[in-house]
Amino acid sequence: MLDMHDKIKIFKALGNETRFMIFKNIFTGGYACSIDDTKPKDDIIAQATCVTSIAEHFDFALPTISRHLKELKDAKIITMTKSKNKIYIKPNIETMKEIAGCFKTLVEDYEKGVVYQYDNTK
Amino acid sequence: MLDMHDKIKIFKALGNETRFMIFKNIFTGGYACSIDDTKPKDDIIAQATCVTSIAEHFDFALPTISRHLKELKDAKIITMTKSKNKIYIKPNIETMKEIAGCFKTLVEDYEKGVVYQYDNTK
DNA sequence: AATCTATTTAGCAATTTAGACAATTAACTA
DNA sequence: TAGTTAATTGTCTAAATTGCTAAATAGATT
Repeated sequence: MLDMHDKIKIFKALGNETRFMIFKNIFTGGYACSIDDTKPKDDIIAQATCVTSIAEHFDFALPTISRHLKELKDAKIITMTKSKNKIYIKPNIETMKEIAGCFKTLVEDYEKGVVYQYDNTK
Repeated sequence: MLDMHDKIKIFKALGNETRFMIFKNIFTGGYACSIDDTKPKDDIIAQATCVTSIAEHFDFALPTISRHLKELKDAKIITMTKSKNKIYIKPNIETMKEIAGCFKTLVEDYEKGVVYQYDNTK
């Protein structure tokens, strides 16, 4: 379960253009955990696996991308798994499900006219 | 329809603790467009209407809250309507519906294994 | 052991952000 | 018109963020 600070961290991570694009490409571009033979060979993104591969698609230095990936990882938006000397990157779909649920509930409660008592702490 | 930069602006706005709490209280605390007689009189938040009323709940100076509200408005998260010498603040539920839809689609497409072609521009 | 590949860490500069207070604007009220 | 209330704008400072290059680490490979 994500608490308030987890959610703020997620939004902060997605509130930067470079990180948003990395996020977007990891999720919708189909970055896989390893070379994925089910994906067309000419789809470079489907074949992308690691920090260097991701960095190739951006006009920023590798350490910059590395730091952005760390921030996405710390926000639980992606997972990074070390295997041998490479880091395999995957979307963290559970976090996205939770966030989707939060906005769904927000809209539903608003339409139902649910009013919570004032609380600045959670 | 929200484009990529609209979304980034929304996440940036929500990625700050103070703004997140303002947002949260406006939405789930039931800030209304005017004094709302259907809400219990002792629920101060249900009665909150304007910049000053919101600012009272935070330990920051009024101009600071005013600037945060402007950022939430610019991100289309809230609406601010001037009437006489007060600004009436309301949640922008349409934006939340769109964001909810984005995350829903993201999760659904991921589970369906949909792979988009690489695109850094949208 | 020496080298190569993948990634992170250290440290720096430029920019942005988040807060403050004072001053200003806008509109109401006496 | 003078004073009051509601909100914004200008300007400052401190801290955080985002980028960079160079150096370090970790794990292959030769």
